[in-house]
Amino acid sequence: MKLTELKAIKLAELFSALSDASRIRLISLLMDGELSVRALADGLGMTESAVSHQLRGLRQMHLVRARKSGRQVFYSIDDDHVSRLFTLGLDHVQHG
Amino acid sequence: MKLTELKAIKLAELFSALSDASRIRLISLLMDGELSVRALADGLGMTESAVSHQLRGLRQMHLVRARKSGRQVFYSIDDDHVSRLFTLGLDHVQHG
DNA sequence: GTAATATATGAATAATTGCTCATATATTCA
DNA sequence: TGAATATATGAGCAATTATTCATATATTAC
Repeated sequence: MKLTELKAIKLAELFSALSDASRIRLISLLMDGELSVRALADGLGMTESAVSHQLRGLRQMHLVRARKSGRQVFYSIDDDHVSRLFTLGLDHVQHG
Repeated sequence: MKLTELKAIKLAELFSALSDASRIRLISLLMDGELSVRALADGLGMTESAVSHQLRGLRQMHLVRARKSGRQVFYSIDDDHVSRLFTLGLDHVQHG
């Protein structure tokens, strides 16, 4: 099942999006439902700027989606694959 | 479901192990069964050194396991979590 | 209109990482 | 024992990346 270089790159990019502790913690917060940038920043003790930079990458990989309401932007997990990847990975870390 | 920093780091490390196209391609070859370092290197057009370096990281994260036979070392997918992560990710890349 | 708030973004810097090259270890065969 | 083969590893370099700081855009309130 040898992947083409292109598909390998795409898949690696997906996992790269999950390969940083800050982004993992952002996603862990979003597992419970949507949150604003400020709520995420407060929840993790990060600056809004750092959070916003990271959310951008997650958005581009379709791991989270943004919903704008007034001057706030609420982020949530984009689709079911994401939460499944997350919990499957967590599973491996905790038991495996 | 806010993760502790430690668990977030562990989970990020797991995904980091999958965050490179060369490693993804190594794993894609191993999805069909065990292979020697040379077979992997030949299969991907990489040097044995580069492959060996990458396999080390995969081994440390328990994504692959090594079986020594004579002077060869055969690598295979370590456990089921790994193949599930791989195919789930591939799924997300191909459809999602 | 101006001020204040929420988020986004560009540039710069520090840290991480994947590869190459050279060398080391381990195993088989003569 | 010595040569050949298979794999592993350390150092060094080039490329990537996460954060900070400063600034920009967008929305609401006055």
